[in-house]
Amino acid sequence: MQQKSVRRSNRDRTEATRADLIAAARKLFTEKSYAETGTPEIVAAAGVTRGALYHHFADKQALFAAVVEQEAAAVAEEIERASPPSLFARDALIAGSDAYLAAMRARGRTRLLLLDGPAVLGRAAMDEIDNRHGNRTLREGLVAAMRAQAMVKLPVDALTALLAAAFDRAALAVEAGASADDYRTVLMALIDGLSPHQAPRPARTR
Amino acid sequence: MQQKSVRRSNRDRTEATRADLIAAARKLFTEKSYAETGTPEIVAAAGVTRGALYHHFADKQALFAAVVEQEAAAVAEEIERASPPSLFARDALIAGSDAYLAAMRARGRTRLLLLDGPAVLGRAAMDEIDNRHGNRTLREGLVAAMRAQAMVKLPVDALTALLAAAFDRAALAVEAGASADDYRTVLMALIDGLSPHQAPRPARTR
DNA sequence: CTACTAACATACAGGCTGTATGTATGCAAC
DNA sequence: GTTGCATACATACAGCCTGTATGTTAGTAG
Repeated sequence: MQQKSVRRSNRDRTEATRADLIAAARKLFTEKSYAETGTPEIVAAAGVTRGALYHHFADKQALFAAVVEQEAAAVAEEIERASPPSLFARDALIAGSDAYLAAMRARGRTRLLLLDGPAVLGRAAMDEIDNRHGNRTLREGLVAAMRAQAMVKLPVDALTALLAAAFDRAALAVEAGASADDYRTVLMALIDGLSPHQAPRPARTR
Repeated sequence: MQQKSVRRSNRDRTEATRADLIAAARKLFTEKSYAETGTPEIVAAAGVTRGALYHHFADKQALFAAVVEQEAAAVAEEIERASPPSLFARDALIAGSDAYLAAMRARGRTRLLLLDGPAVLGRAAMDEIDNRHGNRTLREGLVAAMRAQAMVKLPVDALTALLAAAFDRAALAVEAGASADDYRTVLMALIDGLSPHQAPRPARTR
């Protein structure tokens, strides 16, 4: 047991306080929403005062960004843990998408990452975060599939973004009670539709 | 010219005031965001007081819902106007998606309908609105394509939702400065990938 | 040991939301 | 038409929240 008011270095204090604030905020932001959660409530849950919060974060939005960042990293880590390294390109994509949908079932994650995140931080900021974490894996999987000729060649960034958007919407729908099987079926169909079985019909450019 | 304080029926007054409030709110919500727009600013722009607002709408969120509803209807109408009635199923889908992307270029529409809308009203409410307007056309187009055997049979609701999600993300990306051509190419590839050229490889259900 | 700085806590100002209350106008019945 | 009620507002108020400014304690460098 450690006695109260142990002597701690400033670095330790900062780290601990920041972690406490992020953890408390994460809990409240996922239970309720960003707008419905006030900073007085957050600091009370973290056991500090608003002074500490505004010392460590520029504003409420910056604290939110830190929470989103951490949660996106957690999702990415769950996916990487679930998807074995070397598979056929298509199987790796499917394993990854299943892992993503599973990870997004954690309570409140969809609202945090898919609803409040884009609205509060903007799509650009969310893209930047996603590309540093979860989307990286997806993008690499797509590049690998194209290189292995298991997928038609397409602009990679756009394809990554659009598939990610479909995954996101699927996660939201499943959480809202839709048939997970239906959505999984369609996701697989969209992915398999990109296989190069036949020469693609000449696309009328205009 | 009509003299001031003309005698108007209550129904006319209500309709005019509601329309003024919605128009003023729409302008501000699209120029800034929902969170950054205060009710004092809205009523000032509409030329009434906050009393009128809270007489006609339950709260700020209800006014926002009315704005979103109207804007979604406007988008749907632009699409229907742009897409000729009888085409081959695939061409109709492409024309519709182009029309959607064009309609979403109106200033502030993406934030209103794709960012703030889901965050403030929730995905369920936005789905309900979308299904009453824009998504109806998409869904019918998909059903027609499947019936004409121009598209593999898939769960229609899930497919509609996921394609709509992809369109939405494309609209956001294009507004953020991404290559519209790239996104259009990928969207077409996703749609064409659903054509039944070959028997689909046996999907391992698990 | 001294001086400076980081890590907080406390106090304050401004703004916003929603509600309660007051007032004038349309409207319906007699 | 006037009496009475409901509708359409305007005004006033209470509570909360955010961000900042200021004060205090604890670490840390010289």
